[in-house]
Amino acid sequence: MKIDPKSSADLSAQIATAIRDEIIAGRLIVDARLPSEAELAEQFEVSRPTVREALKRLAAQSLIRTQRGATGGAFVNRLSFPEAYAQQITTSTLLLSMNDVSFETACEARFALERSCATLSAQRCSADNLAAMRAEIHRQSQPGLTDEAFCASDVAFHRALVDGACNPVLSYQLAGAVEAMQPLMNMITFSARDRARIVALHSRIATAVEARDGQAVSEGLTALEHETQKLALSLFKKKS
Amino acid sequence: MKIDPKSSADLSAQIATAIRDEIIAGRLIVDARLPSEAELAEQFEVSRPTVREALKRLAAQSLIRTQRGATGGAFVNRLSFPEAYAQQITTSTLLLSMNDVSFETACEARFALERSCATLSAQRCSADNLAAMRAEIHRQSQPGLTDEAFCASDVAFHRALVDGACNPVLSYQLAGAVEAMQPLMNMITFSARDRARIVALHSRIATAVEARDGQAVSEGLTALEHETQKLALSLFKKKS
DNA sequence: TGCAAATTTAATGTCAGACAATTAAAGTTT
DNA sequence: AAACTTTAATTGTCTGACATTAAATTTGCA
Repeated sequence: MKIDPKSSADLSAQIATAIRDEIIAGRLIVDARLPSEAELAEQFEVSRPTVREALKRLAAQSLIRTQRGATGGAFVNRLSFPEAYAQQITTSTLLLSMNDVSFETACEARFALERSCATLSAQRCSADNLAAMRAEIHRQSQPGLTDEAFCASDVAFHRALVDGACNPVLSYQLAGAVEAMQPLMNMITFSARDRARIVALHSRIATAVEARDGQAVSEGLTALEHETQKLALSLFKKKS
Repeated sequence: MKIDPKSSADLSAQIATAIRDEIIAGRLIVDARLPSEAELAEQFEVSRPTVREALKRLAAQSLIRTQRGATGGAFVNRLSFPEAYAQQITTSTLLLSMNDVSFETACEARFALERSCATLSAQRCSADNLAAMRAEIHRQSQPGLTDEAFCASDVAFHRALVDGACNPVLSYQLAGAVEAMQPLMNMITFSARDRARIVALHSRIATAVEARDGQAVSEGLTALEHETQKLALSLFKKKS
């Protein structure tokens, strides 16, 4: 594990990369303890603050965790699904908000991805998942719900649908796609009639899942996509 | 922008979170310059090294970039698609390698997601994309290719297919799913006969894309999924 | 005057050394 | 044997300094 003294890059960045590579290559396994900061400083021939900056970089990516005390130190962290979710969601959200991706493009991608679990969800969806979907549908039907709460419930509905596929990898990948859309969706004002239409489509999807009809789930999602695109279009027309 | 002095968390982590929230909320926009390290230190009532650790955390997530010199400083960074790709891929890869996800689950998720762009790719795929797919098919047919090179070409083929959908958001989301499988695929040894079968399926998919037949693309991907699962299964049987 | 070289300046990057806080383990006392 | 105390190792934070970089400014000279 060496760094290039001639490189122009920050020492802390080089050190972080060197350690990261060790982890990715599997030479540093989960729960392995890194040398102490003082030892790393000696190894890389830099000062302790520089080592610390490198370690903070790794901590920011959940690659390591640190513990204080006598037996403390920096340990290779097992990247858990919830942590990966969180990272995935922030990255996706920022990507959309900073790159003026059109609503149309984002929406298309999101529904295309979500349709990918229609078949699996229809096959495997548990009673609990279905109940969660129905519960969200009920919540969405309540009058007097704020637009934000409506959107949040919408996200929860879709996550329940996705989780129904019983594939954690799929759930993880879709978390980014679904959640990253929320800020965009929050820009929309939903009239009572809009909400009714969306709730009806959600019901249709839930029913299709219950009937184990993957094709129908997929069609329901497509209809929902069209409805969403239509809403967004009318909104942007009004604005301009 | 304040931090809680009573919190037990690291000061640098708290500061990083505070600044990150400002960025996500849009109160710090792209290319905005943060106060200098000395000023931040004063604002948060901490020392400069602590501020620096916080900034390094943000830099590790590509949220800011720093520049030296008189007019330098830390600037809010526009998260570009390539940067987001890279983060997405490392996160996905580590998630799979650290959580003993079964090959079956990962493979299922990956193909389910990839099928989501079958229709779009068939509709929109450009001549260039198709040529790229054909070129990879040709490369894969070469005898004497190492397993690793074969896998790399496989990934390139699938990325060309995905890019054919002409939806950068979709490409970004799928990058993680496709690339994260590569380490798992690299564990497989492909016999000449295996390769021939895979190349044949790739050809079938390319032809379906050319014929603008989304349904056929989807079926080709499903066939490829079965073939891959079968290969993996026979491998794991041999090992045990 | 106009341009090129030298200087200044403001910022990040790095270092050294110190002390505080935390935590587990070893030692001590009851 | 159990409860308490001490000790040692490690991360967290601070202070102050110097190095490096790059833009802005000043200076010198034609």
